[in-house]
Amino acid sequence: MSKQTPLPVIAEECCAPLAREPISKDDAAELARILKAVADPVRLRLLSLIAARDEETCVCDLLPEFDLSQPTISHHLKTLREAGLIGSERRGTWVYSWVIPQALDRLSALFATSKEDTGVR
Amino acid sequence: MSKQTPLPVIAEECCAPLAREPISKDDAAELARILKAVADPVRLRLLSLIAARDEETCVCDLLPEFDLSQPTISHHLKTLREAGLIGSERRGTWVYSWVIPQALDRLSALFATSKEDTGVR
DNA sequence: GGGCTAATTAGATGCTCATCGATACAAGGA
DNA sequence: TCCTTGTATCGATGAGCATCTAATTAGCCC
Repeated sequence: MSKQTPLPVIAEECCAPLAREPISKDDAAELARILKAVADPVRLRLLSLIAARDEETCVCDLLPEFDLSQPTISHHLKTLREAGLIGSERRGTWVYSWVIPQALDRLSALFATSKEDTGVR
Repeated sequence: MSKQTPLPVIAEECCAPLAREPISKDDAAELARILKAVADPVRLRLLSLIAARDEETCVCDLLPEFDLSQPTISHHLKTLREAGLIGSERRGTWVYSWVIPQALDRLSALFATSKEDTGVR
C-alpha cells in the first residue's frame, strides 16, 4: 500500500499520568482509542513480537505465529499502525514493521503512580 | 453489596515488558482482559478521578461527573474492579473506591521500553 | 507482458459490549 | 415498621469489532 506509515496517527503528546489529575473528556477519548488497539490478545502478541526484536520485522515472519488468516493479521497491524504504535514500510515484495518507542513510553508514563514518575509535588 | 472487593481479580504478577520478549498466548489473553478495562473513555475518566485523589472516592461523587445513568457507572466500576484495578467497599449507605497502585504500575512496566525498565542486559 | 507471491481491501457474519429503564437490595432515619 | 436514598442486578437493544472468504493491488522475475 502507498500510505502505510503516514496514516492518521494519534498518540502524540497526550497525556499526564492518570493519577496526577483527572483526565479530560477529550484526552480520555483519544487514549481509549489507543488503548483499544492494545486491548486485544492478538495485537498484544503482534506488538510484543515486533518490539522484542532489535530490527524491523517482516510481516511474513509474523503470520506463522498465529492460527489466523492473513487478512486478519493485516487488519490487526493496520489497527496498531493507526494507533501510532507501530510504523511499517513496504520494501519490494515485503512489508516491514517496527515499534514506535515513544508511543509505548507514553502509555507507560500514563499508568505510572510513583511521585517521581507522575511529576507530583 | 457483599463481595465488592473479593471479586475475581487478575492483574497479579503478569508480565514481562512487551519489548523484552514475545509475550505468551496466555499472558496476552490475561493482559488483554485488563487492558480492555481501561480501553474505554468512561472507565479511563473514572480511574483517573479515583486515582487523582489521595483518599478513597465516594461513588456518589463520581456520578455527577458523567452524563450517564447510575447503572451504567456502576457497571463500569464493576469492570474496573474485576480487572483488579480498583477496590471498593460499602460503608453505611455509600460505597467508596480506591485504586490499586500495583495494578497500574504493572501496566506501566508492561509498556516500558528503556533498557533499565525492561530489564534488558 | 505474464505469472507468481505478499499484502490490502471489500463485504458478510456472529459475538461482545456500552447503554438504558425497571427492578431489587442495602442501610439509615422517622 | 415504613420511607428514602444510594447502589447493584436484570433484560433488552443497538453499535462496534474480530474473523472469514473473495477479490484487488503491489512488486518481483522469467
